[in-house]
Amino acid sequence: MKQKKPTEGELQILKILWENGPQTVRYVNDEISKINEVGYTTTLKIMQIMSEKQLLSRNTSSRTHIYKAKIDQKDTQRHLLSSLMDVAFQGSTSSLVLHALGNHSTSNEELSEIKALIEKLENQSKK
Amino acid sequence: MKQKKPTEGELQILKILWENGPQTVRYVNDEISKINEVGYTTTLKIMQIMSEKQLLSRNTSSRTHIYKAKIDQKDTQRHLLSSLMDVAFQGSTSSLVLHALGNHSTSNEELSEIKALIEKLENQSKK
DNA sequence: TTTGATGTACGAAGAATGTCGTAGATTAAT
DNA sequence: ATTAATCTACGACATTCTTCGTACATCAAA
Repeated sequence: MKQKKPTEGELQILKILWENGPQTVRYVNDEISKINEVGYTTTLKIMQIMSEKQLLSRNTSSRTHIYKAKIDQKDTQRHLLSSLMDVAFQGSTSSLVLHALGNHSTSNEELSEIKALIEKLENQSKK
Repeated sequence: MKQKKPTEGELQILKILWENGPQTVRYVNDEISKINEVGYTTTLKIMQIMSEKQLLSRNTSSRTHIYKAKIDQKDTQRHLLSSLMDVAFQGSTSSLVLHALGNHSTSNEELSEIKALIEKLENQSKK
């Protein structure tokens, strides 16, 4: 049951829905348009197609339909991450992680969080 | 001079060229076909277009042209990583790193490597 | 109740990608 | 020297994504 990778535009919509819960086309279009102006019907069309593809579900009980992300954020993140690792990092987790840490600023809290996880993983494998 | 994200197919070709150095279309096509059979002219066409887009350069001094990746692997990795972080991880490095470490098996050597980098980063910020 | 705003549905069209087939040139093999 | 293999160039086509215009329905305001 392998799910195909969402496109850039689809991901943008999914993200808004993940962060804000089920919403109308109007809401999503307004959010998108904060970054780059796009016609209402464009967003509508994409969301309709996403429904067909089972990426979104929608409640049509009222005139204004409410759309909801149908795929899980964590699953999708995992997919995207895997695919990026395969194609760009030779499947090496550490290579990707080192890049991520090296190229972007990370707060000390975040660093300790990561360190904690690493130590946990190390202990697991020691057993 | 923002560089556009290479497509899936383009990345596949870039990857082969990054790993093996400048090569012919024949070589690249053979590599690709190990995974999924594809016609020679298909690969040729894509590589020609990539040359137009300045993703590849080519040496046409002999009949058999030699293609070379023109964009840097690390730059591209950085780009892809940034874009993935934006779209899927709310721009949070640690969120991405935690996902990466959590979902994929990582050897102890790799873990120590990462830990070492973290400690280095922590010391830097202490100053 | 007429008018304007807001919704959905649908069709069309452009751009990008990926796929090949075929033609014509060049090289290698017999 | 003919034939077969190998290349590049080019055009065509299917698909997918994105974009929007237009038509028609519904709701709200005047």
